[in-house]
Amino acid sequence: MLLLFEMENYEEGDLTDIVRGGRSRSRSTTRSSTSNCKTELGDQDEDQDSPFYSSSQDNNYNPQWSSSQFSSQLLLLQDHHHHQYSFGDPFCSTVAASLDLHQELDNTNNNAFLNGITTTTTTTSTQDELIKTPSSSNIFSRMLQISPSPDKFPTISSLNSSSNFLIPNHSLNSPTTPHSDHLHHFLHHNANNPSPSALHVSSPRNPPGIKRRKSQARKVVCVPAPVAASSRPNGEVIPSDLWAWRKYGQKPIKGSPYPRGYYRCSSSKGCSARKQVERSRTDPNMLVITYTSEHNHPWPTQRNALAGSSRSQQSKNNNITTTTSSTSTTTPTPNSSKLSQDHHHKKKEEKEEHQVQNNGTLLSAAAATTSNNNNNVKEEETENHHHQLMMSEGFDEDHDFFADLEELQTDPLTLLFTTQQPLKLDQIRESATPTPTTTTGCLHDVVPFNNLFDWPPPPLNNNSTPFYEQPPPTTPTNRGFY
DNA sequence: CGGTTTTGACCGGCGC
DNA sequence: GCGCCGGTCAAAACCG
Repeated sequence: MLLLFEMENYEEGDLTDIVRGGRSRSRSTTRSSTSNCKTELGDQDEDQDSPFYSSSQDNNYNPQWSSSQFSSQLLLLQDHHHHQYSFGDPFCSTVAASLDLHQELDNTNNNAFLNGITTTTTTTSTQDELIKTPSSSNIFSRMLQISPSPDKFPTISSLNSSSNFLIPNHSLNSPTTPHSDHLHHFLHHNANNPSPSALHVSSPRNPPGIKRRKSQARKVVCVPAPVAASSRPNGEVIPSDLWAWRKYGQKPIKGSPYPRGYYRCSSSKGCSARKQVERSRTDPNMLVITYTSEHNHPWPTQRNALAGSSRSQQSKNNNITTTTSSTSTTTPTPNSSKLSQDHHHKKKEEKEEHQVQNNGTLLSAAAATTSNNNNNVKEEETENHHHQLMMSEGFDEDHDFFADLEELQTDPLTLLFTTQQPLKLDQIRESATPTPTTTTGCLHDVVPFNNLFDWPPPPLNNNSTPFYEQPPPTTPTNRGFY
């Protein structure tokens, strides 16, 4: 599952509580969040304020979509006042684009990722008001399935496990644009599939009188912790999101057994973009990534060979991407740079003793997303590498959310998650209409997010607990690092 | 050499 | 004012 928030109204603090409770807390309450969580979870009324609250209408919840069934899911909550989804990370547009792409691919077919997805009526909220959004106007309302269990992250129906992701290279702060035609198609295509199920999505609140420590907008992304294919001493694996990140700190967080890593953008000097990565304390299978500030530069056309988190995140699929490079550009694709990183990482892995068993899912997942020529790559068998779907707060303005889709047709950096449906790539390409200067040249060439979910496994056992799986210190100190 | 990660130290905000 | 806590700094080590 991949959850995405924008946290404009949020103070820093317990991301888990944000996710679960959907309400901001004062610092003091954050400190006691661990105990508060359980109490709130038992309170239906309060849970209704949660962005993950599911109404009783979720009776249509399909157990086959339980969280355990999804490799990656995404929830995006959009601050009504800041219709900016890029936020320096590609997740929103990625998923949005994937929807578009799927529509493109399966417009006339029984779209696998649409089939079986219970359409929902999304309820969004602004502050204390809940605003019913007609399902017909909300693309996500048709594609989301939230687990009725308030105790866990919502379960959101994923796209099919090998979703293609078209990643429009929306420029930062780009103005929103109307629906793309693709989106219109998609909406129209699904307009005749009403569903009684409902999804309540409420924004994180900033209760009156509670100060925000920082006015920075934040976007929180929750992604499933993948099976570890790497084994750094601490097992740290950070999702690749095209941006180059440099880790500048790690801190144990009180109340959380998992440390929080601090990253800043290293793509450009002076870029204030930051992100924090930590494991969800309530669901160790989830990683919570908080993006803070925005990139003040375009998407990096080239990542340093050792860029940012790449050391830890790169690996495992370096023998796969070669099939995807049918064209060459002067600018290495993110994927190409990852090759060396993978090599680096692999070598490093070989040195390390506590090598975590790679169950092969990462490889296959990477292959599935990397090589469109390898369409014979089996669809991810494990749950961790299915792809995500998202829901958005503020879906009443979902056209903003999908504004990036419009850019697909003009953005030279349009990127693609390769697919298991390579036969339709031409069709995709046509729809994407890359510009002559596109670095992708061919959509086959760029698989920027092939490692997006290429993460270590959840702490199935505490014995092999790298990084986020690190068991909590007996007495965490604010200065201690693992 | 230029990039990264690691990690102890430092700093500021907040609550008591 | 003090202590706690989260966020950041920066030196050292590492890597290709």
